[in-house]
Amino acid sequence: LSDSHKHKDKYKEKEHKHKDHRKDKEREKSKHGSRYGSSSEKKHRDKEKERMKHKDGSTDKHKEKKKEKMRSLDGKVKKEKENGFASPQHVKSEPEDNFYYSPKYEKSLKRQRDDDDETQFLFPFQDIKSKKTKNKKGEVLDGKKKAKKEPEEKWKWWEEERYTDGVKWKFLEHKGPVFAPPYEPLPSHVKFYYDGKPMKLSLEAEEVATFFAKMLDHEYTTKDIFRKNFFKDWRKEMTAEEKSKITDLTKCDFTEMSEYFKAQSEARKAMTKEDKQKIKEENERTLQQYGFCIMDNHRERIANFRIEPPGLFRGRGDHPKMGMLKRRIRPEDIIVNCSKDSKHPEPPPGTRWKEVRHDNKVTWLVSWTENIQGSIKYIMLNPSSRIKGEKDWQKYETARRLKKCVDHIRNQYREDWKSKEMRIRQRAVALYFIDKLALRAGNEKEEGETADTVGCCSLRVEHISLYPEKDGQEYVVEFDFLGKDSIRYYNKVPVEKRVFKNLQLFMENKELDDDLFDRLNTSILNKHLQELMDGLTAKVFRTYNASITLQQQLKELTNVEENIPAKILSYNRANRAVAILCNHQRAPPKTFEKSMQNLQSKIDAKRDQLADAKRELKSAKADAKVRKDEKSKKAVETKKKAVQRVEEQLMKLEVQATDREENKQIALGTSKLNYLDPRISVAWCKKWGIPVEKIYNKTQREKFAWAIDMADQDFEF
DNA sequence: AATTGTACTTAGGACATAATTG
DNA sequence: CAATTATGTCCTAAGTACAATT
Repeated sequence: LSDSHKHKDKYKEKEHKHKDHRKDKEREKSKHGSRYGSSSEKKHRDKEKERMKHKDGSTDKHKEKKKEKMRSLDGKVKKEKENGFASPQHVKSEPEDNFYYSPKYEKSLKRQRDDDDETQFLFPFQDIKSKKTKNKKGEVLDGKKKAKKEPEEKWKWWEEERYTDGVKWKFLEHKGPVFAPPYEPLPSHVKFYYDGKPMKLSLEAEEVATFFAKMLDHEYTTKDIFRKNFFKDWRKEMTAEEKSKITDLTKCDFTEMSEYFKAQSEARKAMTKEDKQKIKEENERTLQQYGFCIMDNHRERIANFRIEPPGLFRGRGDHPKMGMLKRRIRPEDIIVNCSKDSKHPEPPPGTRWKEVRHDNKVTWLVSWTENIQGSIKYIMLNPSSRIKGEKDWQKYETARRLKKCVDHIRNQYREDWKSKEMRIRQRAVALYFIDKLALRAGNEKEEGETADTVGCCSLRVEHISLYPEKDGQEYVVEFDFLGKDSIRYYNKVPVEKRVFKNLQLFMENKELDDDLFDRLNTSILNKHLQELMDGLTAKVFRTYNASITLQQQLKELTNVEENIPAKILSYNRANRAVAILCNHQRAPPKTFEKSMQNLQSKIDAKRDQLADAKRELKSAKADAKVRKDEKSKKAVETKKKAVQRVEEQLMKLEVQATDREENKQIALGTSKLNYLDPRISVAWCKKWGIPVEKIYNKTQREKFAWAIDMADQDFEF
């Protein structure tokens, strides 16, 4: 842990040196700008290693079958009828009654499911043992009976059949996105100054100026790239006149605007209860209206139904595009996706959509192209939705299948370390890292378009150091690189001799900024993995290792004797082990030191209190010994209880303190939400009688409803 | 095989809200 | 009850993966 502290700033400097060097080189290389720079170039270097290489013909062509086919082999639910929706595809009721649920349709679904007794909970793709399915059914049916009017009745999508043919839905209706509110011009007394003189800006230029003004307090408005990008884009919004006048950003004075916005946000905070309530209600109305869609007879929550407002782009880390103007999205930019036979969303009066399409092979409702990277953004459903939940469940099932063959795969890559083909050795070493260290795959990235970050396959020579011996350990590899979101990965790991020797070989005659694995990329790696197991990709290892670590840590750490808070601490520790494995970091909270001190003084106070209580107990005992009457005996009992109570409180505080200290820069949320099979946690809760609310908050319980309903205490990942 | 395009998951931080404390 | 602190939600960037195209 102590090694993996964030030293972002310190590190950046170091990175910088290499990077500039690298940039120059790359610029030279890829004049004809391809997406990833030129990857063929890197191949020429290892002529010496040509002796290692041999023929290239080992790609198993016969394995090229479509996944669907493979799946239907072991999947048992292949005889299914679509999704089981024999009924009309959409709910006819009008949206304003908020009643999209139709018990009638449910019944027919249930029936169908019941026919398919043995397999109802199986993924068609894989062979899960479904032992715990039976007992559930009774409850389910009971629930339905009394459901009648209740549209809020929880729909257990996980008890239904799934689409298998790439179809994501049969019916989809929604109201379209909510656009960002239009720009509100500044009141005339709020002025912008250029070169000390007030200057009235055009609406367009003013809006962009306010974006900058709002960020004035941020450190990055002082950064060169940020300022440069901003100024360039700002000038594009200016009138010819403004453009000729405003030529130097340092002469721009936004402070009045900035003050104005600060005052505004103060005013917002100081609003009366009633006004706040009004706003809340208004929000709730928009949520009800735009925050849901109907997908296949069910009303489902949309994740991000608001279009991203315009502003200045701030990427993470050292992003070359920071400060650029993220433009306002208009209806004309929007592609709407919905059923042909649904009530199509209306564009705002006087506008039109870019396109309305009916593609049920995708899950998104709305999309648009963003102007910074030119990538597509989507509006999709909430994690609690069927469409996300199924996928999530499936993800964990894939990881569980990996569990069954991981030994074989490990043996295989260990063998491959000895291969006479360089590309195979590289593949094997990379896979070893991905498996052992839970590294990300590491796709190629567009040079100069994004921050310089890497994953396993894109590691460069500069990112590792080899130590034949270090701190009493042999063959130590030191990793030091920026990963996703420019989070630093720093780790020293002893590796097996063969791995070490291979790394030395891979690094021979290379520059610092050359790829470590020059004969490997994610697509090669994944193709290989696909051959080892259906559905296997690099990221499955992260899921697998995270989940198996949680399960194993929980086993190890949970102490039968301990009370609930202590058990929860154990859970958090297990969770933390995973977060450390996956390198899920966070910036230490700004108030961390202070709040830690506060907690410590509370603990001290509690200690004093405990001492007092003990003293009182002692004297009460003495008293009782002398007097021997009922009253004094009772007093002893009360004192005893008091001591116990205070002891418990102290314990709780201490637990809290350790927990917090250990969590200083570790973020538990990401692994909990994305990597840990929720059934492990649910099973653990059930086993130890811990309310699941202690582990998952409301949102999380909604997302993991399937697991909470499905897993019993014997669940094994 | 390289390149480009698309869809979807994973990620940390800002901000809002709720809970706790003095 | 106000102030502080913890927790939860929102936001959207940044990854992975794979399909389509050249």
